[in-house]
Amino acid sequence: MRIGYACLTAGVPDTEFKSCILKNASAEKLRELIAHNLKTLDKIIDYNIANQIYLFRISSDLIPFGSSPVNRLPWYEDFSRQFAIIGQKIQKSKMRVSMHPGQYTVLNSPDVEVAKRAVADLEYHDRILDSLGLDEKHKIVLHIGGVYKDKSSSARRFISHYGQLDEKIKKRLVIENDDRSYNIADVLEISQIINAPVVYDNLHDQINSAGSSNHEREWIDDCRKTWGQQDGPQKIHYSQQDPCRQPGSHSSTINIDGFMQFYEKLSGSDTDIMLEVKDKNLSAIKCINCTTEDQNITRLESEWSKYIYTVLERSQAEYRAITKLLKNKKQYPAIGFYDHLDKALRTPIEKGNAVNAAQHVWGYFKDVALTKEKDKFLELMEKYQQGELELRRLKTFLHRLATKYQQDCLLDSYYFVF
DNA sequence: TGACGTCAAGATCCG
DNA sequence: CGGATCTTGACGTCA
Repeated sequence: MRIGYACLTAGVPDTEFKSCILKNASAEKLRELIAHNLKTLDKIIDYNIANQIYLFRISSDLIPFGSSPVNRLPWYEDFSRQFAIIGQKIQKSKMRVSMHPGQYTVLNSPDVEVAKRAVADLEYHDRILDSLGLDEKHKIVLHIGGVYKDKSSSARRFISHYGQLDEKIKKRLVIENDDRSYNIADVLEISQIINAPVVYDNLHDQINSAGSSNHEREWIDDCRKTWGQQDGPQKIHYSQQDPCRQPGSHSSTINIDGFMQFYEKLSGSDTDIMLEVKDKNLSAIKCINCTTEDQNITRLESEWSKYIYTVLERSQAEYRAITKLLKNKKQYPAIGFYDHLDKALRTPIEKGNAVNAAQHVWGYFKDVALTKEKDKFLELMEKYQQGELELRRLKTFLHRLATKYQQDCLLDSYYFVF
């Protein structure tokens, strides 16, 4: 059982990917971006290992225009050493990675050029995993594609195009239900014909259900049967609906109660769970801490040290509740801790609390800050209290100070994330 | 023809 | 001029 997250990090300094627009994609520019992005990936893998996160989706944007004729660089040769080093870290830590071409990679398109580009894109993804030296347990996840007014013939076209793919790509490909066209029953049916494993996505299934009486657990069991020995453990996608946005939008953070209900349904099965959520690694750590057998309170204390100002600026009551909860060092109240945290995160920020938290953060610099920085802080605080300034601006200023005075503890905290 | 989703780049504005 | 904020881009399908 592994729990992981997709592509990007939240609150981890210096782990941004870079890109450029088409017209600026010169060989020099691309080389510079690739070098930067590989360094970023390396740091993210290090971060994952340090945080015991052993499931991760590598961003398709690793190589800008990676499957486009615009990028003719032999990046897999020029950067082979960097790829090898990263790949070794992944293997040594027993991390499992995946890739997921976006909604615009459409293998079953009736437009020959679109389908051709999809094949090129799959080859690009495969080449990254190859360059990392990873076997076929590290999957590429793909949706079936469009319907074009005739689902069954479009499904057949998917099957036909899949059949023409290189054998080595087929070994890595897994297919997933989507939120508008191909539901989980459709995908399982296609899987029966092409023998590709199926990724069950719970939110897609909620929005685009198969209209059968099957329950979630049964779909997951059906999908499990499509995963062979050589494919590695079954993999599923888990996400929660953002209550404020349209159907299908991922929530900002994983609500731990909802996750635990789902997790208990999986009881005992060896299933890898890829979370799709805006706060990325933060929710992965949350879910790992609530399901780990290593129930040591230091895990929660380390989390608390990062969330402390996030909670303080929302709810003093939750702040006190968490402090109390973590007093007894022999217990491991993970779910209770994240319940309070989730509750705090749902609480809108009131000015008084935000000012209080900002003053705590200011405490890191108040002895070293220059007079003009102090004046600036007081001015921004005053303006914020008067409603003349967004909290975001005040935080940006504090973030600049944290960077200047190298307050890593603060920079590693989640105060600037939410 | 624009919405969909996603993110950072690029463009523009502001003090 | 630097920093903040707004707009565009890159992809394909569907209404």
